[in-house]
Amino acid sequence: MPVSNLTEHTGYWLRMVSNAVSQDFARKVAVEGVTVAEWSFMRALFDGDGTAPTALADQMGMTRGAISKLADRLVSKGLVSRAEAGGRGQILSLTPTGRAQVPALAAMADANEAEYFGLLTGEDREALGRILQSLVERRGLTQAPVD
Amino acid sequence: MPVSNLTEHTGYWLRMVSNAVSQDFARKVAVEGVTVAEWSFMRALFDGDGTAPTALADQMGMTRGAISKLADRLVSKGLVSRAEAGGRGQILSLTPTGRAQVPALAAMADANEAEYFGLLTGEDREALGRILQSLVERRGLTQAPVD
DNA sequence: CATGTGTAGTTTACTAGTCAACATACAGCA
DNA sequence: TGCTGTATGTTGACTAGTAAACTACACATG
Repeated sequence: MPVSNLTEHTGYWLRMVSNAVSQDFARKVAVEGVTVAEWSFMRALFDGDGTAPTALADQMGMTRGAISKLADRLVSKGLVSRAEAGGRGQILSLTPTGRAQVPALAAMADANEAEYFGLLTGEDREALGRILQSLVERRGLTQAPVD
Repeated sequence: MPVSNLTEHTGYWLRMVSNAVSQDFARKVAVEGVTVAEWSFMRALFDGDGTAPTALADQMGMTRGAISKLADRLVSKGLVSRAEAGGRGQILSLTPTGRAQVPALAAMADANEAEYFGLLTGEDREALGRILQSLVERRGLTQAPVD
């Protein structure tokens, strides 16, 4: 049975670039004292303030357990608040402090994006986006990436 | 300060696809009782049998500590063997059993590749590979992806 | 010869997830 | 009215990595 060379796989290059982009970004946000998962969580609340933990878990592709702990951390940092919502339900929102931190983090995301994809010609960047989005659509992917 | 939309970032789509590809692959190899890191480790030894742990760590972009533990696991599964190489040095190799398992795992990698990138036209697949490799080159990336 | 230094692999403490068991609170319904 | 089912969030045991301290050895040098 023949063993194919890893570097013949598009997936190999995809992962290589993806990991580099993401590790660089993690290093950047760490300066602000935030992890990528925390940023992702905050970014989701920035648009959809007042979201239930379970909904967030679906959106972020994490377990409810993970969200529960992530929320604990963010609450204890004073960036997120929990409010009761009848029964066991709860509603998560950004605190003013948390909300105020989002733009700086978003700027870091923009910078990271530019650092990598700014190297491409407009044409290549457009093609890359188009091809990736077509894969997302055809495979029916729904989980927003976290890490 | 404006907060850009995440989905405007190429990195968002890149990560989304990359995560899906990799999680699918992890599920596949789990059937063979192997993790992706273990597969990666075995695949590296398949070509470069008799590699030192530190060299492997560099190649895989993991710490020496991680390699040490990964090797422990693989040795206890009987897939990898350690040999002394003067001083504290050691040499890692696949056992016959380990080597014999590689083709089946490689076939899974091929299948996963096909499941995603086989959806693209030849032209798009070629473009995707070319663009990703140009990013790897321009950013000087060297770490083979693991997870 | 003795000793200091560099390098290799291991270990320990920690982090951030998963999974599965759990407790709780409501909703529908006999 | 009270019972049962279902969904929600939390917890504990576990996994797989990192970072950094530690250990063991080889070798150069005074």
